[in-house]
Formats: sequence, C-alpha cells, structure tokens
Amino acid sequence: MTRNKELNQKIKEERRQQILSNALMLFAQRGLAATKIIDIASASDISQGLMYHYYKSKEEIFIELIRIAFDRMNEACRWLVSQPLSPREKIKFAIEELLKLLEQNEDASRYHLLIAQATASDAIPEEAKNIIKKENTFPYEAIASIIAEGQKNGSIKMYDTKELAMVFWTSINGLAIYKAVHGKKFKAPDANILASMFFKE
Amino acid sequence: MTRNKELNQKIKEERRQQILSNALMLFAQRGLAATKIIDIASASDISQGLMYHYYKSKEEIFIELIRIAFDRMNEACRWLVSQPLSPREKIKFAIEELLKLLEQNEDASRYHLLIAQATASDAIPEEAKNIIKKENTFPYEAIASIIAEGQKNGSIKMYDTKELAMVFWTSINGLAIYKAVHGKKFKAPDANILASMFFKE
DNA sequence: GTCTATATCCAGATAGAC
DNA sequence: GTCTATCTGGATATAGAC
Repeated sequence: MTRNKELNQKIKEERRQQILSNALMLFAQRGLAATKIIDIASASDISQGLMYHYYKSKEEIFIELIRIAFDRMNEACRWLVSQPLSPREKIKFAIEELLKLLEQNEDASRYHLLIAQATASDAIPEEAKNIIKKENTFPYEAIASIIAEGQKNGSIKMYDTKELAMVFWTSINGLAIYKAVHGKKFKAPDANILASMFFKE
Repeated sequence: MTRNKELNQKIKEERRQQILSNALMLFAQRGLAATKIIDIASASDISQGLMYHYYKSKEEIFIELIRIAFDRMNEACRWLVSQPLSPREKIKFAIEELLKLLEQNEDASRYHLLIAQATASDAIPEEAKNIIKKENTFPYEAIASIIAEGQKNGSIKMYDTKELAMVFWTSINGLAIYKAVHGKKFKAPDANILASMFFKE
C-alpha cells in the first residue's frame, strides 16, 4: 500500500521532470504566449487533458522553470565566489565555464534564453515577474564584487565596475541567444576574446 | 478630387506609420503572440475594427516591421563599409555609434530587440522567417570583412575572424536587450570596453 | 473613415467515461 | 491514470450602421 503510493509518487515526479524539460525547450524556442499546452503535451506524448494532472496551468510550468533557472544560476554564482581563486582567475574561469556550458549543454542555453526572454517580456505571469525582480540582481552583484576585488589588486582594468559587470552578462546573454537560435552548429568563441575586456595584457 | 485623394493617401500613410511605431513598441515589449490587435489599436487611439483598414492582419504589421528593421540595419552596415576610414577606425566608430543609438534612440533598441526576438523564435510568420534567413547574414559578413582587413594590416587581433564578428554582434545584441528591459535608466558602457576585444593596446 | 456588433475560431481548462 | 468530449473565454476578423 505505502509501497505503491511511493512508487506512484516517484513515477509522477519523473513525468513532471519530463514535462518540464519539454516545456523548457518549447518556451525557449517560441516564448510563453506562443507555446500551447497541447504542444507541451504532444512533446511529452500525453493527451492535453492529462497535463492537468501534473500541472494546474501553463503558467505554473513557466513559473517553476523560471524558479529553477535562477536557482541554478545563483547557485553557480555563489559557488564561483567561494572558490579559492584570485579575482582574475575567477573571471577567466567563469567565462570558460559559461562558454563550455553553452556549447555542450542544451538545457543550459535554453535556461539562459528563457531568462532573457522572460526578463525582456511584459507578458509573463505576475509571480514570474516577482521572481525575476528578486533574483535577477544577484549574478550582477556577484560578478561586480569579483571585478571590484580584481581592480583593487590591479589585475582587472579600471573601467566602471558596474559597466564591466553589465557587459560581462550581456555578452554571455547575447551568445546564449545566438546559440539557442543556431543550435548544435554553434561553436563557442575563444574565451580570451571576452577575457580581454577585463584583463590587461 | 485628385487633391482629396492625395491628401487622404497622405493621412492614411501617416496613420500607418503611427500604428507601426506603436506596434514596434508592443512587439518588442511582449513579443508577437502576446501582443493583441486591440493593444495596438488602443495604443494608436483607434477602434479594433479600424485597424483592418490599415493592415490586413497582425502578422502583416509584424512582417513590415521586420523588413524595416533589416533595411535599416543593412543600410547602416553598407554605409559603414563605404566610409573612408581604416578598419580599426570603422570598428571603433561602429561600436560608438551603436552604443549611442542604443542609449538615445528608443526605436533603435526596439528594432534590435525585435530582430533578436524574431530570430530566436519559431513562432513567427513564414514570411518573416524568410526575410530573416535572407538578410540576417549581411551584418555579420560586413563586420567580418572589416575585421579581416584589420587583421591583414595588423591593427586587429588575430582571433578567428568569424568568432570576432559573432562576438561583436552578440555583445551589441545583449546590450540592446538589456536596454529594452531597463528602459530610460540604461546607460551605455564605455565603448573602449568592447573595443578591447578587437584591438591591441 | 470610424465605430459597434457579431460570427468564427482557437486555446485553456474541466468533466466524465474507461 | 489516461483519454475524449465539452464548456468557456478571449482574440481575430468581418459586417453593417452612421
């Protein structure tokens, strides 16, 4: 009895993951409004009606994805900040890892695109907007704090700290979008190109 | 008689421009699917029904905007290539002008965002896809050709030419999206930050 | 030219059978 | 748990009055 319940729970959880992953692909490809519930259902090989056993609405799926996207992003930033590396090494490492992720991991660039889209769009659920408002600044601040340290010890160029942090993320974002568009054909650029915005030769 | 006809034509043309401009703002803000005809009509202070005197569908408006966006972009690129400047000066100038445009011209960043969105989205009219497929490569090629020249004469770094061109546009794109999100508060970064990806010190 | 009213269509969400 | 059928609402596009 309890056995069965647990097993069912587990199956349900797996199915939810599967739906999430398909929804992520579709939202990233077409945006929230243009993605129909039935598209997600078809991609997940279930009927439209059955979707509502797993999620109570399209928006709920979207919100959960936004939450996951920021969780992962912020977790990665916290981890980066805590590494025993010099500021310069951290920035270099961050660029390299982000580019590698973009090139190799399909989901990674989709999450990026999802955030980019969601951030750029008015037409998303209120709750998603709140998550964005609350979480969006952290990656900028994390990078800015590393850059500030690097500027103090002379290893990073003396441009305005916030401007550098903005250019860091907007460049990554731009590449993530490019990747999402060009798919598997995408080859990440040499990390040194981006790095040269921050480092003296 | 002919007088009146001409005048009417002129008024109609102006109204169409007005509608286009409002539609651009809304499409950039919310995307195609999430923008309702009635939103465009309201923003233009006309009834929903009247919209159809000016455009036969929402998609037609979208397609016209995409066409304009690429016309302007490509025209600007052609102009840049033809300037009597050294490759290095051209790149520097292009960065400065693009950043200035982004900061000062509302429409400019909206057109950027529109292209970014449209390029990133599956869910746009077939005809818009065709325009994108046909026109999208030109700016990349134009910048790549300038970079190649600069590499030949030693004024631009010897990274892969296509990678540099890609990073050029994706960085601008990323900033355009950032600007579209943050609106008037946006302040463009120092052009030298971006320039340092291309130039030796 | 402009509006209001309406036909039509499509997508989200629910109900109910199996 | 899963499906099909259906309700409901909202958006596009058209018709017709002024």
